[in-house]
Amino acid sequence: MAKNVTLREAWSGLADCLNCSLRATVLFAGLEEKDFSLIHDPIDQYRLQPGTTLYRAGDTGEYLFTVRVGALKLMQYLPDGSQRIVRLARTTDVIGLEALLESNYQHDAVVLQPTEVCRFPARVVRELGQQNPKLHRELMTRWQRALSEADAWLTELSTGSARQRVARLLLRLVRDPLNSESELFGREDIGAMLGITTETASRTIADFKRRGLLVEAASNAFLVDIPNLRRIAEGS
Amino acid sequence: MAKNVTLREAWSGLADCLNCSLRATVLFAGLEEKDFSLIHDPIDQYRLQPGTTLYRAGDTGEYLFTVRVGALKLMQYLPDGSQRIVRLARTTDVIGLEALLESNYQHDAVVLQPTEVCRFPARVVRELGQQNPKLHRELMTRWQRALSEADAWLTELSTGSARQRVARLLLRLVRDPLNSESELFGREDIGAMLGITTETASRTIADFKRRGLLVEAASNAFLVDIPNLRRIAEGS
DNA sequence: CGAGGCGTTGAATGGCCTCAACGATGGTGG
DNA sequence: CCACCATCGTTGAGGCCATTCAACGCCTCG
Repeated sequence: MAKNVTLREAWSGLADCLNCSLRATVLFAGLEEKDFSLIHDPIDQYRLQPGTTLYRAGDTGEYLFTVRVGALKLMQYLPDGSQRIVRLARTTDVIGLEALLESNYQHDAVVLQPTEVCRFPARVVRELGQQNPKLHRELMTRWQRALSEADAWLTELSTGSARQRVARLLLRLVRDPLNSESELFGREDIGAMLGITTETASRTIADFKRRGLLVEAASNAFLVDIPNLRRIAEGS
Repeated sequence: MAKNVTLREAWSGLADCLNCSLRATVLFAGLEEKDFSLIHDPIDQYRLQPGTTLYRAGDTGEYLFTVRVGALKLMQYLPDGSQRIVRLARTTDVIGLEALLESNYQHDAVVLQPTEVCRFPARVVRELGQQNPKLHRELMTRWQRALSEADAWLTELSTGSARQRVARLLLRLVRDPLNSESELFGREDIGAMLGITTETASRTIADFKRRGLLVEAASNAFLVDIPNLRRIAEGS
């Protein structure tokens, strides 16, 4: 794949971690000015278009990534070729943690929406993590968060009827409960997240729209009827 | 629950980590003699019977556990009461890692087979981990392993037909490919692992037995026809 | 010996999948 | 600029597989 070429074209500058707008919520939250002076390798930023593959399962993991804006899917394959989306990464999420262990990447990471990421050499994070307890702790927290997410995908998104799963996914995608807007993805991706077919995903969403549980604000952006969807998610 | 009473009765002695028979493959693999002298809190060992609950989701996590022998299930609940087994823990696995973050336990941990565990105070592991790079790394590896397991449960055990899932579970439970023996669990647990009903689990296993893919060696212990089950697991 | 738990099996229902067709959309090239 | 084509969401019909509800035998244990 022309991954390197793509990445080179997607380059959008060197990161300025000290003045990062996400600083408070991001991997390097606990670092101080003197710590940053220890970073000699460059930290690059990239702007990625939907469809771009950031890395592939099996690639040598030399970098971690923080998602600044946008969304990526982490996918895994079965021997028979079928695929399953195992997790989503959105703003402030870190992906590629396995690179810290000199392990290969475990998933394909594919961009779903226009996305910006920061790229950290694993070596840098590894070294800083051993010296700085706050970063060390932050890393463990990140790992635990990924694990909780994985568990939730199993219990919430792979259990129950298709209706329930779709409802739970929609609720899960709502970021701001106030305007309750939810950015949707392609029906095929939704199917791959929930373990159902594209058609069933489409049918269910179309049905929700007809019932007024979803109101299309823009293309694939919906206003979500939270209480009623929650009822569906739990009961039946 | 009478958890504390149960645990007190299950106490089987103080652990002798230095001479642990699992030392090479276990959490403290990287520690040296001088490190152990830093451990002042006691590390207890317990013998647990099937059905025992080691800890519950929401409990304050003050301990990590290493499984010496046996098996436990980690389960999570949905608001509607249905439950799902999210992972298994078997020999040399560590559970309760979330205690390192002063987090509550995320699952119920329930014993499936006669089991022995070592119990580590989270504070001890936390302190040692900050000083000892090898333990630090071992912890990250454990976290990553748990994450890989979680992903595998999603892609392998929650995707495809019931036949495929059961076949994949059986293959996954085989420890020694040579005698290919596989310890099975109650049908209800199998259903909760695979996201299928008890009846479907029972029907599928009974069918495998009739076809000679499984031969019952002892009660719920089976000899497994690996190549043919693998064919089912992949194809159809 | 009776009770309860567990694995198994049957019959019927229904939900999801499969295969297929069609309209809308957006990008491309003439 | 517009015709063309590929992609995507939607919908329909039919069939299959898993669920549901029920019954039964076996085993353990009190």
